Amino acid sequence: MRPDDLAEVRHLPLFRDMLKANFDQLMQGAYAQTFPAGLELIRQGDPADFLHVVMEGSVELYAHWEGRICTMAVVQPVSTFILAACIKDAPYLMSARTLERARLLLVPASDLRAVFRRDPEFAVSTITELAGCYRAVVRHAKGLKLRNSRERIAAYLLKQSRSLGGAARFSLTVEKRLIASYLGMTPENLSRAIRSLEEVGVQVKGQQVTITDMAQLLAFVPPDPLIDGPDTGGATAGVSLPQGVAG
Amino acid sequence: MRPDDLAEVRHLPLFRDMLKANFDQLMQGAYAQTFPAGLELIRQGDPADFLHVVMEGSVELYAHWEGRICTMAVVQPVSTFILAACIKDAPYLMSARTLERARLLLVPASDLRAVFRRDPEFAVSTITELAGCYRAVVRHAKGLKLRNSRERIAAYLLKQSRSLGGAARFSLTVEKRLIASYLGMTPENLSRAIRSLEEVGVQVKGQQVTITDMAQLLAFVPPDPLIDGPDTGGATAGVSLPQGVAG
DNA sequence: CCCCGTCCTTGACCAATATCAAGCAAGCGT
DNA sequence: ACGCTTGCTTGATATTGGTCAAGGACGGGG
Repeated sequence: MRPDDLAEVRHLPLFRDMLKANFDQLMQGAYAQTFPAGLELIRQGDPADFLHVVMEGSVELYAHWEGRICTMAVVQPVSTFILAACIKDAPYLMSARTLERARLLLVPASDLRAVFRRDPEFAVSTITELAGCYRAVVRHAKGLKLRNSRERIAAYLLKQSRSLGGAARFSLTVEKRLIASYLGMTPENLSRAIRSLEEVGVQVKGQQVTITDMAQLLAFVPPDPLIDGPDTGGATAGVSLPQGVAG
Repeated sequence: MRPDDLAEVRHLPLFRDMLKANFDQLMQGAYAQTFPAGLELIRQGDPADFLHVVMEGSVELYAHWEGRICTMAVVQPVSTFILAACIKDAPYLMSARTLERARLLLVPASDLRAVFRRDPEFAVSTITELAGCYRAVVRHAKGLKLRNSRERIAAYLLKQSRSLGGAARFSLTVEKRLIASYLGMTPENLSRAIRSLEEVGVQVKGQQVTITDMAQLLAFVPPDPLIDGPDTGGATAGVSLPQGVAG
């Protein structure tokens, strides 16, 4: 494993406050590995052996049932995923696959469980991280139940814009089919709904998003911090999509 | 506060392993109170001042946005709710109201945060509880995205039946409108969908549910432990509906 | 440069779900 | 017991979202 990987991991909210000795021990049992694009890293239902940390690339978390599939989140560097399954020593609830070539750090779940029992600082970090994850999924569920698909898309675009400081032009960072699945609709529906949003102040051409009338868009989906975030002190890994890039 | 209340709280997974001294201190700052039916205990967005423990009665957790409302969970004795908001010292994501006359124990969030920083056992319990809550919401979200309304209802009824050891006859414990809202549909849709489920092996008359053909019902919605639970060692407060009663 | 695969879009159609409105039934207080 | 409220059901209709099928755009590899 590269030395600067360790530094990056060490700076994650989850690991930054623990004792150095414990961190070192945790990392001793861990190993880094690079995976090609499109590889299934985790299959839902498998026992949770490793906490995963994305160092480079991106990973999709998705769920399936009876042949249907839906995206639950896209995880980008540097953050962790499937912490809860590791802690409970329970089967993964979601599958994971690389969206592109990705380098991951795998930390044995058993080490993890052992360490937070004797490092109070790490326990507190874990608590904070989990509480953040919980709140992020609750927000996601609220969005699904309280908004229709046009509203979910509009809110998603507004969230992207806001994460870039209110930019009126930006690019989508993930494929539309993935956004559609994350927002709980079909790609066809996403496509048509995006078109129909032109009349409330937003145009999408390919990856390019242009908010032509911010006030109108805001009136169409009044953003709500209790749904759209952000949360205070924000690890939300596991249930959101990456932010856009300006331009 | 009644002495036997303390004993019951002490037996909750969240509190059972902590040091007695810390438990006592936590309870010293806490107070019990009885509320009438239909009272709003918490309004979403308010600062999280107290961890709530339901001692008697039942409490609905719900969310709202732009005049729409949806039920997120019904909490029954003895369990806690809104733990995550208290931990993060962040605004509540959900509102709460009593469904019937209820007695609650209110534990100051600041005491909570202080205690798990110095009681490792309590920290571990908190971690386990939160991980359970997180997984419960993830399951809920999976159900919403992967199943249509008929399937969600059938799965809900099967879950009730299974929680009673596979009973073929049982009663619904909460109002249908509440079930509908929890499952993400209108009461009208629930009503019609229930009727249509007769052809796959389940009859509902008022509160009475009769599974007339378990095999057919199971074939219609193959239960999935990764959606329908149960999880190992199961605190799931905050995101489910209560179990039924046989008969 | 062109072919090919992948993703996105579009159209036509259909299914699922919501809405509106009315009627019904059970529970409660007077 | 009566009337009232509340929740449930049903019907008619509108809207939303899904499905199927085809065509178009874009990008990577030969």
